[in-house]
Amino acid sequence: MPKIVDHRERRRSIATAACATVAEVGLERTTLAAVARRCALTTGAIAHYFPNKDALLDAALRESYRRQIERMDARVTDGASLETVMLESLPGSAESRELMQVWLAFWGRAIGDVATARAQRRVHALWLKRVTREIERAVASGRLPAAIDTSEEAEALIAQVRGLCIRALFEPANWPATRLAACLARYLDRVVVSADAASLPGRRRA
Amino acid sequence: MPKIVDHRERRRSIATAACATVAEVGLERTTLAAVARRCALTTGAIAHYFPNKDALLDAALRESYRRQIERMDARVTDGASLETVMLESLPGSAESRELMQVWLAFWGRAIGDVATARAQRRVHALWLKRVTREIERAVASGRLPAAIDTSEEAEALIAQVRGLCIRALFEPANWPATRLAACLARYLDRVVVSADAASLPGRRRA
Amino acid sequence: MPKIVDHRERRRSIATAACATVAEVGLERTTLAAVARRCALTTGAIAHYFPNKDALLDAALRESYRRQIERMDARVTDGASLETVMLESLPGSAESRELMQVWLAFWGRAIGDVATARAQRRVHALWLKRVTREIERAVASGRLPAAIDTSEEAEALIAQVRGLCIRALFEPANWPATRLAACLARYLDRVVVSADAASLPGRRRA
Amino acid sequence: MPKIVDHRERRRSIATAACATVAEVGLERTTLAAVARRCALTTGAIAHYFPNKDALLDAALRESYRRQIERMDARVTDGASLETVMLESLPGSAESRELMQVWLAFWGRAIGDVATARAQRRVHALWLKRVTREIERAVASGRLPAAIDTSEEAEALIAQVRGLCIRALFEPANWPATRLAACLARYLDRVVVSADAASLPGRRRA
DNA sequence: CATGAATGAGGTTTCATTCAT
DNA sequence: TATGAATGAAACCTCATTCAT
Repeated sequence: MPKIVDHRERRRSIATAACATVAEVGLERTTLAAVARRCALTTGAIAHYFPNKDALLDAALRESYRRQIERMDARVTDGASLETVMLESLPGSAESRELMQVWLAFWGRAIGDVATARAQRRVHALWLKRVTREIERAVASGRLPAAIDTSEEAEALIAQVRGLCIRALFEPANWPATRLAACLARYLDRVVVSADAASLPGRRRA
Repeated sequence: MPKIVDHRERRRSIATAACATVAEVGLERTTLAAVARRCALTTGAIAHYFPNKDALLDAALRESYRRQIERMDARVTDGASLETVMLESLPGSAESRELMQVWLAFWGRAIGDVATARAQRRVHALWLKRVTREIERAVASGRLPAAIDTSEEAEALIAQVRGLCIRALFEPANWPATRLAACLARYLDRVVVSADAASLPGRRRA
Repeated sequence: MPKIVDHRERRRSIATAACATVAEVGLERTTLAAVARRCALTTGAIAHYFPNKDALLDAALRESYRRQIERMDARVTDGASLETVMLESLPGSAESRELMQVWLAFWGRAIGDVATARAQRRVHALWLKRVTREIERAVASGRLPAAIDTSEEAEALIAQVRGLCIRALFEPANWPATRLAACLARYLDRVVVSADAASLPGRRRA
Repeated sequence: MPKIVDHRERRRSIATAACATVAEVGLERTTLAAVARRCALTTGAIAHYFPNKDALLDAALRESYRRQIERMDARVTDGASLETVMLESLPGSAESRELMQVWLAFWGRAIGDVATARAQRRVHALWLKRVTREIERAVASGRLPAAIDTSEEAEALIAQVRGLCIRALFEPANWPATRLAACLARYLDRVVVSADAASLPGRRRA
């Protein structure tokens, strides 16, 4: 019998190592040798699990997305508020910081690499669906007003979070979790308030 | 007898070519030869103007920032609204699309490359100052309420715009200029409305 | 308790798979993995039967030779003419085509690989002996004149057949079995006629 | 001004080095490093002249063909007989030996490599035309009878020569130039005699 | 015996950088 | 200054071989 190896599991562990490497040194310096070193293998061994580097990087992107969703789900199970759930995708902890660095790295890669761009769109579609569902839950719980386009709000919310994410990654000292949370809360508050205002007679902007 | 060349001007034209190349094929595939080809020079010629590739890329990032500011300034001179000014930094035109692709590319590069990260922070500081000034002008003109922290609002606004930018770059078909404008307008409206609400007696969220 | 396996038989089936692989993709692309796949084994299993790749390829060459002789013998048993027998070694059928591709592949390999060159010579010696015998039979049956050096004629005949073989492998559409047969018949006819001419008084070339 | 290099000439010298390497160690062991070493360059330098290894090998095949034609032409200019001209393409000298080894190597490569097979066919077509012309000259000079299909004879002659070539390459000791010449002369004599016989009343084979 | 994971040694290819002209 | 040939250092990839199970 051959050496007992869970192929699926091994693939995932290599992809995880790739994630960590990308987050640490960037895509440009992510070599197969570096990834192999991190999971105590050789480049040849990686070839058993991924036909080439692109396939490995693709798996790494998907893995980072999967872990991100997992983190969000864990919060949801806790019955947490929308803010708390979304905060999971901001670089507050070491893990989410790592995941967001991976996403950031792949955004740049998508320029001029159609395969990555496609993967990017696929992952975003899943992410959008997930965030939309959270917003729907928030509406259901009364946290957000009913008079909103949940899907459009999800896009806008994701945009806001991503933008903050970039800032937090580049200047972590200036963007502690508290500041991120405050910014996010303010954003959501305004969603509420503006919906209230729209439903009342009152002055509108010119 | 040295050939008469405007050193400053030549540097800029090379940096511009680098910008265009990065936007077209991505940082990963941006080679010196590709940049040289684009500005009808040779790699050896580039070596006269930049000590190495990193210096060239650094110049390209600064160049893209400079052009972005220029575009914003042009709108301000027109006496345009805050929305219109900020829209300039969303990929509506071919030029702004190119510039934003360059920024996106460099965000990824900043991971694990401290020099790029530093350059990134420097450029952001300038950008933030610029957007803050625009917000101050909007407050002065009554477009935005006075009761806001202009700098913090600038950060949030930049975050929102960047997030939309990423979406528009990846799925241009789904994000025409009109949708971007609508999203941006909604965002700014909420800034106004929430400030109004805060200044009035009324229900606040729990 | 070792599994019951006919070692000899297994070796042959692996060598046959190697032949087929070489004929299909060429020596250069013939990997152990490809051969293993073709005979539903693994590379490790092959290692039980051949100490290394060279040994396997050597066996493949011998196997292709053995099958070629077998085909010839089958014709001889039928009491076929020399033409018919030799035609068996031209790529008329799928099998002979495969065998000749293998030979062709190994000719190239013999350059700079003394072991293959040696094997090549060994196989040729056997082949020559076999063809010589067929020519002797043709002389005995009156098909060919007695006044020939059978061994030298065998060499020349093999040379002719090989040359045609190469053409037929590269441009099968231009070299159907009929054209090959016609060419071969013409060649043999000339052997007859020239011997006749030599035995008669008549004009010879200067 | 750049280093003065005749690009065309340099390409050819690299292709020549590739030929020599193939002839010496075989295609399998022909590495870019080996070729580079032979022409005192580095693998990187070769990349200036050939986009990849396949292109280099293709050039090598064409170069070997070109030199072969050149050798034949030199004989023709001498007013040599058909035998003498064709002998140039048999491994009599070190140079023709090298050239034929190259051809032999590429025959094997053509299996499973469509590009090489195509190149092979192209080169053969040119070679065939060349040999056909020589046969026509032989007919014109009375050396060969007029009643032959020159093109078909050319194919058959090439086949014969190729077959002898293979033998001479593998067992040079057994196939000195004299034996090759004798074999070729016998072959051509039979062409003459058989045509004579066909034009006379006489016994034909059953 | 058989498996197939893992190794490790090349090989090809790409490119920033240098430098003779 | 400008050229572009050449270098040399990676990087990716392939694969024969080994070996724990």
